[in-house]
Amino acid sequence: MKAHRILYAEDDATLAFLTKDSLEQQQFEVDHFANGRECLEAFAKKKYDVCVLDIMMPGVDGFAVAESIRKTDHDVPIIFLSAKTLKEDKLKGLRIGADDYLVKPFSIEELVLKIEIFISRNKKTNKAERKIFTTGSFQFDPENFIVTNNDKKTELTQREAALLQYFFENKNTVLKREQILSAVWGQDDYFFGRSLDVFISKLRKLFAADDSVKIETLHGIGFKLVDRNAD
Amino acid sequence: MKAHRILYAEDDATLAFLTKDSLEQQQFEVDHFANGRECLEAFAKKKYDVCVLDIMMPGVDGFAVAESIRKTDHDVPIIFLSAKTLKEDKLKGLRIGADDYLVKPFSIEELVLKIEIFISRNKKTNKAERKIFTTGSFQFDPENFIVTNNDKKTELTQREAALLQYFFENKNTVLKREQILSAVWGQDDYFFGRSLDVFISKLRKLFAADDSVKIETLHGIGFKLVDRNAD
DNA sequence: ATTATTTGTAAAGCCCCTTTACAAAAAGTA
DNA sequence: TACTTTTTGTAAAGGGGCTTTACAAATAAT
Repeated sequence: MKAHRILYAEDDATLAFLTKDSLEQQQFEVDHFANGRECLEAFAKKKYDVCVLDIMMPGVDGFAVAESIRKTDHDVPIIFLSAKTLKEDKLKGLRIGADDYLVKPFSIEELVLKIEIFISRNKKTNKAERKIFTTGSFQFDPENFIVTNNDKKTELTQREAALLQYFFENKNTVLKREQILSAVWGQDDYFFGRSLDVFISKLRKLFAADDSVKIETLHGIGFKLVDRNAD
Repeated sequence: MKAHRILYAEDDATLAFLTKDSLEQQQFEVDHFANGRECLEAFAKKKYDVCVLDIMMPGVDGFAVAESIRKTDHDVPIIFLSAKTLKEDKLKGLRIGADDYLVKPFSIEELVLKIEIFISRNKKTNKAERKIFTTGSFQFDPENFIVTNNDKKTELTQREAALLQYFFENKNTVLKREQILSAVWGQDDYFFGRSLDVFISKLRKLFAADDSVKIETLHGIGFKLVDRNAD
């Protein structure tokens, strides 16, 4: 199996050397850069599995690198490294920008652990189980509850995703209300029925952007997901 | 394997005959009674796996039977059967009193399905996987998120249960904050740390009823679940 | 002794699902 | 056809559970 590639930005030479070395012992392939600019150049040329970015760097700092990376790649996991002195408000910033982060000083084990979590997560995503449903201009990733339409990502909630998945699995097929309810809600009664209607309404808003796809109502019976340019 | 016993209350003789017959064909052992009183007498003598109760019965009705059953048995699954004419407000009543319910006319398949759901659920509960943690006067069922203390049941939320389970699995052992956070929250930072403190506070309220059990704080380190009369 | 950090805990905030409320559409009935 | 009932659409309210905040109290550090 091919080694996983890690992009590592860190301006402290000593720490960088140690970390890089440790990661390589774990069979990772590490490209280290001491500043943000070089980092971005490298990222443009190669595909990395995980990015590990120190926040405090002269010139282009970690935040900026991350921001820039995200413009071209919405998925690479980014792990921030930051100095310990940060207080709550700063931590908050970290939390929103990164997939995960570590506060220095960190142990190599911690870092390796986090990297491995992301890699194994992606393995799943890249291999067999990756089921992506497509219809019209929409793509739906039921594992991650994400619908993409022309680069516009929408995160779904659990129930929205479960319902949508059920529709995709039965595209262009009439689904009776009872059927949907027992499949998605596990129970079928008047109240869950109303809940279903609410969710139908939500999914319709989602599909409003493309009129070749829609959920049709069969009054008194159920619903049907229709893709005009069917597969 | 022994047949599962069903207590069936139904005053309509024809329907009762049909239903009983169908259930017996599914290898269930069915005791049918045409009124609530007999039903309760039977319940007092035998152990049943599932109760199927018609609501509308002369004398003691289904609701009353259920109520009475619940006084001695907190766990038997109860399925209500009710006439179709019910409107929302009535359904509401059903929902709260029963584990599940069916609106007449129902198909036998539906009933069988529901019965089987409960039986298989209980199978799990009765067999191997049933792990019940005990400490002091408390019992904790991590499958069902329930803590029992002298017949007083407390339902826990997911996180409460996950945290409590982690404590039980490591009783009388010091658990470091980071350790708990990565085990129960999957991530460890300042904010989740505060969340942990809030949950510790909740669990302590739970244990307030028995002072031989408590969660101790190791300042700057973590927590420990202590059972004075340890196992 | 004084200051900083960590912990306890009630309360606020937020997210998601359910439930309500009411309008609109469709079906049933006379 | 006119009127009533049922079903559906959808915004908004409600409620539960987890996180976050806020502030007091306890503990540790200087």
